Amino acid sequence: MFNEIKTHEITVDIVILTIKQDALQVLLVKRANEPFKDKWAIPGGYVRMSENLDEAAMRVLKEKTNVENIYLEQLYTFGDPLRHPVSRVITCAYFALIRYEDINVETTDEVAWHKVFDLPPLAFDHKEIIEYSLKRTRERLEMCPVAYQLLNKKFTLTEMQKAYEMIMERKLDKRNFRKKVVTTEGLRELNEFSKSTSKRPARLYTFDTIRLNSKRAHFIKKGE
Amino acid sequence: MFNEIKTHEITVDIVILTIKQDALQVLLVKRANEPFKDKWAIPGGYVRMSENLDEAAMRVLKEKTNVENIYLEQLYTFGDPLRHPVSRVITCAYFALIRYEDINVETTDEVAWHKVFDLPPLAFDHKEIIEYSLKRTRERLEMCPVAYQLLNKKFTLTEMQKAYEMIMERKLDKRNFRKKVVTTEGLRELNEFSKSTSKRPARLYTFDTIRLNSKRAHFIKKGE
DNA sequence: GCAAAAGTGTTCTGTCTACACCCATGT
DNA sequence: ACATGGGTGTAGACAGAACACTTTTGC
Repeated sequence: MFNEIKTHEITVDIVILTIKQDALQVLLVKRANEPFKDKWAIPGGYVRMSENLDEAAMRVLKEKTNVENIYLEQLYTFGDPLRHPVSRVITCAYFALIRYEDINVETTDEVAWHKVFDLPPLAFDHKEIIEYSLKRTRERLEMCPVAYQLLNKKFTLTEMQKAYEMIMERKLDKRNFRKKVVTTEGLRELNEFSKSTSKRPARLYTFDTIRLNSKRAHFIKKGE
Repeated sequence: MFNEIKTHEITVDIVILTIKQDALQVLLVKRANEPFKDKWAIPGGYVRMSENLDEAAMRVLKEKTNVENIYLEQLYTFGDPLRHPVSRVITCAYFALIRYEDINVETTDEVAWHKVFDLPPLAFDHKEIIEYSLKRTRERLEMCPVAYQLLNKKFTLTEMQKAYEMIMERKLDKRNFRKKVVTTEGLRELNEFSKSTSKRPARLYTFDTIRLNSKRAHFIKKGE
């Protein structure tokens, strides 16, 4: 570096979640340089002087996935002096829920999706960050139907229930789930049906009013 | 400064809340220097290279209030490039709930408590930070009885109800509140009574199991 | 015709809400 | 004796949980 002043560096790191192949997956990039060369990490980058943290996170997200206008939320700021073995890097972590069909990212040996419940060894404290993003996603799901951000624009209720079950890590009752879900404002029943998948076609639904954080629309109970 | 490298600086700022004179109050310090000279601000300081963010927040808290071991939680990180008019300062905000009788802070013209619903003009984005801390405190209160952190070690149920009403900004029903509260694990009824205040003495209670974030002990309902 | 997933209601239980009067004390 | 805040119970509404069978299609 340029001089002897010890300074903090600040980055944003983004946990990008999607549902792919019936599994909750996270986008990881393989590090090209030390430290943690060849280890997988969540995408991130330095915060530029001219942008705020949200803008930095959106820029990184767009660079990695070509996706804009999705659910992106500041998660937590991680600042342990030892989290980076060389310099002092404080990272402001974000998480994003993305529809797989919207993503325009070429996966290679260096950029790939990984199942969140079957992760390779990760660089830095990124495992902790991903775990925390799952916890937060569960909390959000208890309050509002963010799960539709992960599903295709048209989806069946069974697909939605599976998304809930993956994130909440527990089985839900089909009848109770459907009863609750159909009262959610924004959910619209279509006159279309899934085709050729397995046996009986399932009705498709969509969300049109995209109002997040609606206090009303919580439909997974808190308890145990 | 020393050179021309433009770097981010990182600080922690702490919203320190207590109940004093039957009002929710926040500790503010008057700025001695530009920018915002003579404006009130929440206490804060630079993060040292050797400490993590929680440690930095605890250190600042101890410097200002001589209090340790209390409810301290990372709130949000504010990083707008224009939040500081001179340099680029990103701040990781924390909030603390403190028993007034535990605080050992000398209030002066430069360090004083202010009612959170009657604040003077504040430096930087500190008004926004305080408002966000109130929102978060309300969310915490819906989940667990953190309010006891604000009350004296021995308190009456009426005092506790008043604390809830101040934070939630709405009236609660006395009978329903007491019914709920007495089922909270950790709350213990004492054989002592408040003295000389007004008329009939009220029974005192205390909290002994200090388990925060207990999923069970939420006792303010979410709705409307 | 059968395998596989879609779809559908009722009952029970616990929790939240609304609401009004008597009690113990100080003055 | 009265004013002040302390203390108590019940009934109705609502939401979550448990639970099993019929329908539609592909093969």
